[in-house]
Amino acid sequence: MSFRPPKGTDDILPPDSRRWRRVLRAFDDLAERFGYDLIVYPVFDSTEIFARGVGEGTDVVQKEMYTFKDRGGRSITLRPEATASVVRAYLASGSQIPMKLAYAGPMFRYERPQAGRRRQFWQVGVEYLGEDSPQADVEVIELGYRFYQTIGLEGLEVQVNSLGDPTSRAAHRGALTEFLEGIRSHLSEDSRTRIETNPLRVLDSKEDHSKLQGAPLPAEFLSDESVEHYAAVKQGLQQASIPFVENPRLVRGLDYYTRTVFEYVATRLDVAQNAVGGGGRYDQLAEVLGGRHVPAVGFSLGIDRIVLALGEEAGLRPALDAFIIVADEQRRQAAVGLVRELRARHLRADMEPGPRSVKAQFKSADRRQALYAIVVGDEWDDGEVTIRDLDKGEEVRVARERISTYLRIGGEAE
RNA sequence: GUGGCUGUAGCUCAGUUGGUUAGAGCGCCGGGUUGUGGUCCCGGAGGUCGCGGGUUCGAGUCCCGUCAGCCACCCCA
Repeated sequence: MSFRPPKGTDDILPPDSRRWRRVLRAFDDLAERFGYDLIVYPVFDSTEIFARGVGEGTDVVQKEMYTFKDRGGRSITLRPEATASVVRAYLASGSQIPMKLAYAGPMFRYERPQAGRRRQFWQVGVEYLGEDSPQADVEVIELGYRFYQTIGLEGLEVQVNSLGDPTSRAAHRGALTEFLEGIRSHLSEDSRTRIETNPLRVLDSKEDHSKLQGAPLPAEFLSDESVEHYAAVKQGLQQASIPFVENPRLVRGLDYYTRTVFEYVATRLDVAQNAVGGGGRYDQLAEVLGGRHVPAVGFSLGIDRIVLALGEEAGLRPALDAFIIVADEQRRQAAVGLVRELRARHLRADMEPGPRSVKAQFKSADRRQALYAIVVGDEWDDGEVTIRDLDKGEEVRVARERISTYLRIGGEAE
């Protein structure tokens, strides 16, 4: 019997999980402030949704999906990404648009695990459905950017590009295919098969990067409307003071993107895992799934990689505000009452549930990483407790009714 | 799917040209007396050296196989 989690999965426990909690909370809070409602939807969905939505030619669909038959003979796939399912859920609901949705949860891709690449990984994201305006693109990109700012991720780069609308994409694809055929014999085997399946992907191949000088880029084929849209997005980003760089070769790996695409790159991580988030506009996806025309834009951010990029030094605050210590068992009920009261006042408080020596209780307080230990003993009869700052080692007597205030202000006003 | 690296205590690792009872740090448990942790001191528990086979008088150390983990390519978050 092995207790290891399955290949490519991780158990996230304290103290790491505290970092996760902080990041997830920050996202939830920010998305809510930007007006995004929560969407909760299945972790698995019909295989067809992903095959059609993400694109038959993509690596994700061709070799990375967890697909199986359920007991009813249906082909089921664990979601490898969010957007296709979210659009499916929206179409199923018949809700009004525009609609702004945020999600968080695990995604699954069957890959060889390595740093920052797991078979189960968490993404948070938003989808702005039913909105065509470049302002929506800007808002989405800004939300992601503010999120990274909020959690204190340093060295973040925002890359943007435009892939154009279906017409210009087709024109570009034709020209690119022709170009690639011309240099076919110089390309890697992977790139060669992609000439037929997904020529766009060859553009950001690391392997053949040097051979692609002069290859036609999406930007050269944009329609007037797409040029205008892209210009408006860039202008909006400037007005929002969001630093960005244009990357004309940025194409993204999922087929549904049109016009704006963007990526958040953590420059402090190795290239292998420095894409910590990405997204774009997907105006045709709803139709591809069999619905009506619903222009939309969204992103998803990789929590595992973000936590990786934050690193150890991103300071975590202590886990508890106060650990209550029962100096003698007669006063246990008073201590229990105090814990209850502090918790009701939104302070993080805890205590030992059974009798233990004062020494052992202090040890627990320390182990639990409490900011303060509060001793409930003889002084309780005088209406006071002893509060010990576990970091500084200093102690003061504080009136019972002033405890929560004292914990909040850290005794500074004393 | 391809390539590289690594498997020794709960964790991180050291183990000399193969040679007696396999070590350290951290962690864990107990103690340094009675209401004080973390720091300091003392003591203790804990390992079929991933697994299987081979070479040898003798293997943690060499060889083969196997399993597992890590990292990279590819791709992506």
